[in-house]
Amino acid sequence: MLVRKLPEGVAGGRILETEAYPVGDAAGHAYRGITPRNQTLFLERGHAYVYLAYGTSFMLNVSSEAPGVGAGVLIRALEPAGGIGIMEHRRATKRLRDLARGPGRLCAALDIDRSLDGIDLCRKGPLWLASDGQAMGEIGQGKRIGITRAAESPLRFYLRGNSFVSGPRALNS
DNA sequence: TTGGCGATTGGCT
DNA sequence: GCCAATCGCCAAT
Repeated sequence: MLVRKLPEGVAGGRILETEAYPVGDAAGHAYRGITPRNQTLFLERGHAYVYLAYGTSFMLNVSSEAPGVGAGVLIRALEPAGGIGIMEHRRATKRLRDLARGPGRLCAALDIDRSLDGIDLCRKGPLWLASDGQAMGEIGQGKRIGITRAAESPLRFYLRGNSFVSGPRALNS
């Protein structure tokens, strides 16, 4: 689960889809070394790396290696579980399926931006990771979406058949 | 200092 | 399905 504390209350959902950007991955932002923009990707595993893509959408990653080693996991979709009214308001839609389906949409729904860059996601705070204790079901694996370099690597993971997973329907079976 | 280009989205055809 | 919006990053000048 990804959980967000906002002035209006708590909102969040189950993480259904991720992409890995491991060490040495040409598509990863850490590939060319540490810079002011990507430095939080080099924090101890479990910290947030947030950046703005295409000038329009924020993306949330979880750092995934030891301190000084740059790598992370992109959170691509949530199944809304709580604070749905809050997310509807921030996304300006009432379509449950569209609230947090996609990396930019889930950041908009939970008001995630660069102010959260670098926070520890393993501690309760403005944004953190939790578990609802439920089993996840069958995990599918395939190519990552929307990249050009290292595009063939099967580093996208998703809950099979779930309608809140992003991308074409053919990619969630 | 500048130009090209993204780990996307939403609106329109 | 196509495409513009929008801006920070970074490589090259």
